[in-house]
Amino acid sequence: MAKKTKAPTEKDCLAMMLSVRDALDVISGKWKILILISVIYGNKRFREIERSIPNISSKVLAKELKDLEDRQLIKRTVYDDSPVLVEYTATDYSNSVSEVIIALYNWGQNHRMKIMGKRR
Amino acid sequence: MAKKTKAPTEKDCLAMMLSVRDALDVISGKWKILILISVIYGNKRFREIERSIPNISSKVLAKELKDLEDRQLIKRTVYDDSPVLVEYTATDYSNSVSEVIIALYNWGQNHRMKIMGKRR
DNA sequence: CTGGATCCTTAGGGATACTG
DNA sequence: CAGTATCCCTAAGGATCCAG
Repeated sequence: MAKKTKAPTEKDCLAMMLSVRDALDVISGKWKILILISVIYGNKRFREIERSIPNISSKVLAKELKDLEDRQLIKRTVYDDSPVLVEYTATDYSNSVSEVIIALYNWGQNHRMKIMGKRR
Repeated sequence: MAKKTKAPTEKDCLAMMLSVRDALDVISGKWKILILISVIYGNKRFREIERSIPNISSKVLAKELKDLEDRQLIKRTVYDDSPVLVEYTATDYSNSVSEVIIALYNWGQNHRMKIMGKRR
C-alpha cells in the first residue's frame, strides 16, 4: 500500500546480510556442502560418502555428519549392529538446499572457466 | 541418442563437487559474501562498508577487500590522495554472484524461521 | 565398517594501537 | 579517511592409531 520511494539501501542490505549469515552458519566450511551433495546424490554409507569426497578424513566427516544431523539436514539411521550398518539420507530440508547448490555449481563452473582462460 | 539408463551418480556427483568447491574457494569464509552484498548494495567507501557489516574489523575488511580485488570481484579506485579517497565498486563479475546470494538469502530466511519456530 | 581419541599445525580472526 | 602493525587465541582440519 504505502509507497516506499526509496531504492533498497541500508536496511535491506542489513536484512540481506543477516539471512545470508544464517545460511552461511549452516553450510559454510569446507565440507558441509560437499557432504550434502554426496548424500543428496544417493550415497548412504559412511565409507561411500567418504570415498566420494576427495581428501576428506573420517574424523572430519564424522564431525560434519553429526553437525548436519543436529541441524536436520541429514538423517542417520542405524539398521543393524552386528557389523554395524548405518545409513545417511537426505531430508526434505536438505533438499531445500538444492537451489543454493545449483547456484554455487553454476557460478563455480563459470568461475572455473574464467580462471582457466585467464592468468596462468 | 544413446540411452543412459542410469540416473546421475558418481561422476556427476564429483563434477558437481569440483565446481562447487571452486565457488566455495572464492566466496567462503565469514565475510566475503557480506562484503560483496555491501558493495553491490552501493557502499563504496572503506568506512562505509565497515559500518555496514556488523562486527567486522578493519584488518579483516582490508584483507578481504584485497582478496576480492585480486579475484576481480570488486574494483578498487583511488580518486585522490590529500585525505585519500578510495572507492570500491562492484564488477560485472561480482554481479554474477547475485544468484548465489539470492539463493543463500532465501534459504537463510527459511532456515531462520525454522529454527525460531523449533527448539529453544 | 563406523567411527572415537589424540596430537599437532595453521589460518582466521578479535583487540588494540598506530601511520600517512 | 584508509588502512597497517602486533599480539594472541581459537577453531578447523590433517595424520595416525584405535575401539566396538
